[in-house]
Amino acid sequence: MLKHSRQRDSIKDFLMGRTDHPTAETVYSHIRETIPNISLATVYRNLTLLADLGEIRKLHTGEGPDHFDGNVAPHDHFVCRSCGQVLDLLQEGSTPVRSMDGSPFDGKVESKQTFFYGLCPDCVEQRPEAEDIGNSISRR
Amino acid sequence: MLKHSRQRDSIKDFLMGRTDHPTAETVYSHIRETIPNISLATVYRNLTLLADLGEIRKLHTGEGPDHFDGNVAPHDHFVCRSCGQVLDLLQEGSTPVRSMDGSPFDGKVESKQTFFYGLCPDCVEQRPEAEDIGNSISRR
DNA sequence: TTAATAATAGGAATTATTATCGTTTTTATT
DNA sequence: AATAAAAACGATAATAATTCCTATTATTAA
Repeated sequence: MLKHSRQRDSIKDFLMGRTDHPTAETVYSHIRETIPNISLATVYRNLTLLADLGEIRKLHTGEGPDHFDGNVAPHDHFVCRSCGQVLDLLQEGSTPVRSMDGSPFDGKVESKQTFFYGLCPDCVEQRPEAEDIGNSISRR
Repeated sequence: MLKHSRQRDSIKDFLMGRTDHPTAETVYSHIRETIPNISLATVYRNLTLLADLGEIRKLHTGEGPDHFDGNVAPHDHFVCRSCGQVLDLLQEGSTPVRSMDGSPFDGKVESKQTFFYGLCPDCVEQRPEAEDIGNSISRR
């Protein structure tokens, strides 16, 4: 049985109030302003729980730590390899899922995530001829 | 300047010879049969290097460790939450990348990854009424 | 065939996240 | 309101995946 908690409410509210896509660490440092003794483990615990409940989305960007999104409506994301920011994109038109031979995929599809990678509009402007890969944010 | 190495060739050859999507650990244990004293760090180093060169693809599935794909032609992937296997899918029709307001996205898009999650055909057959989420493979 | 430098092996270190566990909160039940 | 059951918590240890470090070896250029 799910019980109420101030910490979880606070985390949920925080995420709903922004359009960027904070990491657990970012959520933690902000919530601490209101609940100074909250634990990082509690932040992770509740972010994962909220994601399992479908109230938020966990984004595995592959670039550093996971990010979290309070907007659960279907949309795609862009990850900037220079500044690391995660931007929302319109979801591209969804076609039926098909195996490599063209036949309909007959597993059970429960969710989908699409990430685009490159340079965000701000960073592309700052270095239009950028050729070098990965020099500002940690790659892994 | 890039120098030749037996280890890197062996890793590349291994990946090109299969259609599944091994993890670094899997690559490591197989290469060890030929080069017994190869280091896991060498495997990671070369997998990352080959991915940066565009010769292979690194897949951030978000479920456990990254996987690697010797097939660099555009296609999507399916990740089974029960058995963990990564399957190839036809890439869904690509439309121009657009921001949330519908305008063309004006960053520089360099790559894209789409993952579908759920139960693969084999696992869906074994438990057709599967309701429970994440009980066999480690979630993170 | 020697000098340079890239790449390696092996292990330590780091990063991100989850598990553990004793304590505190919340909620249902007297 | 008091009590009891069980969720949730905070603090920290543990784990998983990956990267870093350093002395040595292999490759290429001169």
